[in-house]
Amino acid sequence: MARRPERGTADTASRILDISERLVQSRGFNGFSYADVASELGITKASLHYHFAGKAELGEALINRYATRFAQALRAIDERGVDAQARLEAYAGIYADVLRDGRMCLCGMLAADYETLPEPMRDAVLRFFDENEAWLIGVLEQGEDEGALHLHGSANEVAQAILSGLEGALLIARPFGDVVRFQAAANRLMASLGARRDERLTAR
Amino acid sequence: MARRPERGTADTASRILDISERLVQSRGFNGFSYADVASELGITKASLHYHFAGKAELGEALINRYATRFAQALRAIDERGVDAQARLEAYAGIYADVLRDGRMCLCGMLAADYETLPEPMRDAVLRFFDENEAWLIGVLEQGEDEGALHLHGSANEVAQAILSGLEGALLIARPFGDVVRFQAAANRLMASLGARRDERLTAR
DNA sequence: GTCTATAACGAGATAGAC
DNA sequence: GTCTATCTCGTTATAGAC
Repeated sequence: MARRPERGTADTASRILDISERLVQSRGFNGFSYADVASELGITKASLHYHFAGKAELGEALINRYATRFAQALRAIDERGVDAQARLEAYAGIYADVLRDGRMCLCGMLAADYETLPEPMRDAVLRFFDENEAWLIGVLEQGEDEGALHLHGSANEVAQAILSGLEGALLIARPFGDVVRFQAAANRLMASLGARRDERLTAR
Repeated sequence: MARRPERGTADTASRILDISERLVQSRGFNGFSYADVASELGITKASLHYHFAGKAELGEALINRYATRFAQALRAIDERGVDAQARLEAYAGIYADVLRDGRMCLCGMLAADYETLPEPMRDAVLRFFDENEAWLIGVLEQGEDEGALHLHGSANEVAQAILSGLEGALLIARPFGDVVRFQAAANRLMASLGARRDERLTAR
């Protein structure tokens, strides 16, 4: 076992994940290499294999950490105790933050690379989307119960539309380097729920 | 100049484009190689370079042919003389056909790969999206003029939301191998325009 | 944990014969 | 137009010393 890293630092495995994550989110899984990570971290390629046996295992670890952190962010939204509309706005805000960093959603990017991924990575990507939709369905049903939202379709359908709408908005807005474009699409998406506060989301 | 290919056949350059197009749409620009194309076509890698100097030139040709065909498909929709709502449904139908083939939109895929693309390919990808939005804006404005559509925002914003919504629906539905999922998202997208015939689109 | 060294392969690309 | 042969480089991965 590695000992606990010092305050303000991160152990090598974490730093490998940090660098790889950014590279995958901006260049795709087939657009980065161990050499890229090694040179940026200042160690050799061979040393990377000590921490992650191969690119497939590194990829799995990337998705798992990303999904765990995403789930934490969703729990943090829940704990604010705000209404359904505010939760959905906060959800869209996570995506906006990713775009401001010049990145695609990790699993949105891997969805594009899906056919080239090893099986364990594929499974993890689908699980990520399923978990996101499950959370969204919960929020949407809560909103309907409270009378804050008036959905045009089933909560399941609306959840899928929100997820794919936000992923698509990231996908298209990023090449244009245009956060405003993303915000406009996100706004329309939220407005289309039949929600009350159509005008709330604005580009920061 | 090559002579005209016989009926039912295609010249080598076209067949290279056909194979490459399918590979890029399913595996991404960094997920296919000259070797893949050569072996499928039954010629050597070296011969490919006679038709396309390099991967960058092949990529440019791919986007240009795709954009030209897409524009033809849009003109074909226009020439049917149907109303705005039917045009939008036909537009979504193009995307559905791509998904049924197990593919992503060529330029949606290249949007994910954007950061790794040579400059001419980047420009061509952005142009494709701009042209799509321009067509959508025209249809939306026509629909408003005729009273068939009641947009919640500007035609420009709605066009961007439709484009990114459909691209995102493709991106997410494809790994699940789920055309129904795409149709549900496309339906909701069209319904959110404030259009009249919310219930029209169905999975084929 | 990190290194050097190297294996083993695949990538894009070129020269020149046919 | 297509071939063989070759080049150069990048990629993932392993062996074994420190």
